Amino acid sequence: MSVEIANVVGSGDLHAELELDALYEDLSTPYIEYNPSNYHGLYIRLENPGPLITVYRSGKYIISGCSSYEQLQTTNDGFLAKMTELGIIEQGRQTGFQVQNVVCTAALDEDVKLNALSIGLGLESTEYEPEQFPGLIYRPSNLGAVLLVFANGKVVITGARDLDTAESTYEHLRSRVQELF
DNA sequence: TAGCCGGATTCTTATATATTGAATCGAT
DNA sequence: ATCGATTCAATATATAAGAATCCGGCTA
Repeated sequence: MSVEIANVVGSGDLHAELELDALYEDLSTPYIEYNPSNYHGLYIRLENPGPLITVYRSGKYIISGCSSYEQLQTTNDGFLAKMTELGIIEQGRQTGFQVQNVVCTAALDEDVKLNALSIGLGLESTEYEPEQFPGLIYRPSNLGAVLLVFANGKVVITGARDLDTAESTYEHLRSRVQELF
C-alpha cells in the first residue's frame, strides 16, 4: 500500500488528579516542559527527539508525533511505566487509551489539475484557493477522513480514526481521479 | 451583571507556495 | 569595512484530533 503513516495521535486518562508542578519536579526524562502561563499542559518526551506527551491536571493525556502504531504503543507503555514508578497510578491501570487521528501521505502517479479536480469532485465538497494554500482540500462525505491534494500528485490524508479509514478514503480519491482523467 | 457558550490557544505531521528575514557575497 | 544583491532558511498559509483554560460576546 502506498499510504504511509506520518503521524498518529492518541489519548487516554490516568483517572487521577495531578499536581503538575510537583510532577514537573519529580520527572526526569530527556525533555520536560511546563509553562502554565503559556499553556496549561505539561509536555513530556521520553526521547528527544521523539513523540510528545501532553498531560493535564485532570489526568487526561495526549500522545502525538508517532510515526507508527507501534511507536504510539511503546510511548504509552513507557509513559504509564513512568507514572507507575512515581506512584501516581498503580500497575495495570486502565487508561482507555485509543487512537484519535492518523495522518498519512500518499502519491498519485501523475500531476493533477487541481482546478479541474475541484469541479470533478464537486465544489460543495472541495476547497481550492491557491492564493491561500496550494493544496486542494477534499472532504468526501461519510468517509471519515479529509484529503489534501497537491498539483504534483502528492496527497495528505488526515482526520482518520484508523489506518483502514485513511487507506479506503485514499482509494476513493484515487478511483475518482482515475475516472475523471 | 452573572453565567454560559463558543472560539482560540498548544502540539504533532505530511504537503507546497509566498513571503520575510537573515546571512553571505561580491564589489566599491 | 560597508553597501546593494543574491541565496537560503524559516515562517505563515491550511488540515485533523485530543486535552483544559482563557476571553469575548450574548442572553437572561
